[in-house]
Amino acid sequence: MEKPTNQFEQFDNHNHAACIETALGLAEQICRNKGIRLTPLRREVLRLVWENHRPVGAYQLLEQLRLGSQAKPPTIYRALNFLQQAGLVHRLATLNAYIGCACPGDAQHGPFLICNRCQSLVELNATSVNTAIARCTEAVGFQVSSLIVEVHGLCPGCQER
Amino acid sequence: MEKPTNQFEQFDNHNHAACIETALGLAEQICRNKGIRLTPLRREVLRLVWENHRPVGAYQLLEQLRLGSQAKPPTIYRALNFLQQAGLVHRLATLNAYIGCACPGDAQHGPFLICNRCQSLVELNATSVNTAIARCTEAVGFQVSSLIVEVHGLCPGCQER
DNA sequence: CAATTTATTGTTATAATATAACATAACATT
DNA sequence: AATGTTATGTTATATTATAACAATAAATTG
Repeated sequence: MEKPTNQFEQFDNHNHAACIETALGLAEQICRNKGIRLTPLRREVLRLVWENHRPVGAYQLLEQLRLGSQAKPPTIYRALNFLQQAGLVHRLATLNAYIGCACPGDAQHGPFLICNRCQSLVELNATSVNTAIARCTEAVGFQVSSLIVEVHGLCPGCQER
Repeated sequence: MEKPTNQFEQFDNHNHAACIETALGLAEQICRNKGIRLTPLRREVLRLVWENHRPVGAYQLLEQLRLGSQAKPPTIYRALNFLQQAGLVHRLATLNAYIGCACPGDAQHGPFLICNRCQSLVELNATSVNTAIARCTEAVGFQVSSLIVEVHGLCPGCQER
């Protein structure tokens, strides 16, 4: 089997079912370690986030969840907030949308590359960017508590067309 | 007169009235050069943005504007969109708020450092960060169209308390 | 200059995103 | 079972933003 040349291709031809299961399994583990509860509802929301596998809005998730329930907005927002705090999903400020975290547990979370055409997203793990930012902020004496880097543009596949 | 040790101090003891006038004058110039119209309404919105001199929401601006008119939301959003496209204000995705651009005309717009305590904001002009991001995106073949970097934390003044 | 087109602003209504506040239920520990 | 805690359900509403169309002002052309 050939190696994918980049993350975007990886995204296109991955085994989706397995990828969801992996993410959920890892989430169980992480929650167990942290002593926090991945309840059925939270787990289901996380599953939906991964099933979409691209940035997805809270109300979209709500509809998907609703197929089997009568959940209302606070339900989904609470679940998403929990998952965010647990480091299992990210909120994308430029999209008002959510995405499963590609590397939960990691200290650093790299730039998000968001394709404006196909809505695919890749989470890079680029220490260099965070380092560059750290240098600037230190220079002016600013104490960082959180950091978001969102890059919009065209993924390799969408540039061709 | 002593040199300020960093941008945040600069922010604290600047001549506010003069700073607003400078920004407006520069805006006039830029619009003239670009052949776009800085109408009285747009100019007034820009003036309010600078008067606040920290990230300010669209509805806050609307209220401030309303003191002399009956403006409704589209009015303010249209003005803000125009000012954004003209490169005169930035929208902060993490705050749903707007701030006057510190260096209109520049090609690059650096990281925004947002103090969670006093809501002050500094726009750095850090080529290094943009360079680091460019390197990462090139590596995966992603074509950048826009870029946002928002850093939250504590400014030097607020760390002391 | 009047006529016409284009750009801007006004107005009404509503969409999209998110949270406050309180009620109920589940769970965990005694 | 009694108690405290965490999680979920429910109602209402806040906040942010835009669509669609009407009226006005400014620029352009004949």
